[in-house]
Amino acid sequence: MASREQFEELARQLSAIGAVKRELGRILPANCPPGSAAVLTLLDRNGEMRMGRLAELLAVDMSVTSRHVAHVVGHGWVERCPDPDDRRSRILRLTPAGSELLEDLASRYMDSLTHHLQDWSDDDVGHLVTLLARLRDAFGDCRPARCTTTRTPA
Amino acid sequence: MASREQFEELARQLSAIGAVKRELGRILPANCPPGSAAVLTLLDRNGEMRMGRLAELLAVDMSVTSRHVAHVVGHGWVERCPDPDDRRSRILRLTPAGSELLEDLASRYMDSLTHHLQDWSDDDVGHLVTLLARLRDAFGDCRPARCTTTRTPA
DNA sequence: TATTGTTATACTCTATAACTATA
DNA sequence: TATAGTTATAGAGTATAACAATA
Repeated sequence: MASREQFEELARQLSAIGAVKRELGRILPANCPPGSAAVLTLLDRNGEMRMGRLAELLAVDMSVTSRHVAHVVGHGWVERCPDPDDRRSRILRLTPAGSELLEDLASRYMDSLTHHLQDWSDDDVGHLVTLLARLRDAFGDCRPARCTTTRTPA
Repeated sequence: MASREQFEELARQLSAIGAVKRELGRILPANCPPGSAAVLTLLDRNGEMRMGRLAELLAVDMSVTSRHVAHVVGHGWVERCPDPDDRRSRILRLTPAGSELLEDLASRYMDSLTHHLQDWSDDDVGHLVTLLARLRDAFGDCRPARCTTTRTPA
C-alpha cells in the first residue's frame, strides 16, 4: 500500500494532466468536440451498442450521453437504429463517415504526440498506457448514483 | 519512438481517465470545486506567487485563474497582497484557513485512493506518478496563444 | 411499477475579447 | 505601447430532475 504523500502526489498529477487533455482537445476539428471523439472511439473499439452501455463506458450519466450522441448523429457519424428486442432502446452504430473521421482524428493525435513525445521509448508509452488502464479499472463504475427513489407513494 | 497504435491507445486512456478525475472531484467539500483545490495545492507546493505565475502552473488563461482565485479569496483560503515591486500585480498567499482546508482535502483523497487502490504497491503508484509528471512536462506551456495583435494600426 | 432514453435547467471549467490600472 | 489583472460573454461538459414511451 502506498503512502499518504504518494496519494497526494497522485491527486496532484491527475489534476495537472488536465492540461495535456485540453491540448489534445484543441487539435480536434472544430465540429468535433472531445465528447464526440470519445463516443466515436468507443463505438469503434467496442462495436454497436445501446445508450445505456455507452453511458457506462463513458462513465457519465445517460443524459450526458444522450447529448453527445445527438451531436454525432446530427453530423452523420453515428446512426441510431431501432432495437428489435426492446422498442424503448436504440442501437448505436458508426457510419462510414464516422469511420472516416476517426482516421482523421488518429492522424491528428499522431502528429501532436510524436511532436511532444519525441524522446519517449516504445516501452515508456506502453508502460504509461498500462498503468492508466489499471487506474481507470480500479475505479470501476464510478458514476454518481441515480436517484431511484419513486416519489414517496403517500 | 512509439507506434501509431500506442499513441491512439494513449489518447483513449487519457480520455477515459476523466472518470477518475470526476470521481475524485466528487469527494471534495461542496464549497470547494476542483478548480479551487488546484489553486490551493499549487500555492501550498510552490509558495506565494503572482497571478501570472499561477496561470502558468495551472496551464489555463489568466481570466480563468482570476475567477478561481476570486473564489478561494472569497472563502478566506487565500489572500491577495499588494506587490511592492509592481502595483499592477498582486501576491497570492495561502491563509491558515487555506492550510487547514488542504489538510481536509488530503484526508479525503487518502480515503478514496486507499479504497480504490488497495492492491497497488508503493512502486506502482510511484511509477504512475513519475510517468504522469513526465507526460505533463513533455507538453510544457501548452496554453492557447493569447491574441497579442495590436488592433491593425491602419 | 420499473426501465430506456430524452429534455430542461443549473453549475463548473475554459476561452476570447474588451477593459482598467499601471509600467 | 506593452503588461498585469479583471470582467463579460459564450461554449463545452456534467449532474439532477421531470418526463415519455415501453416493458
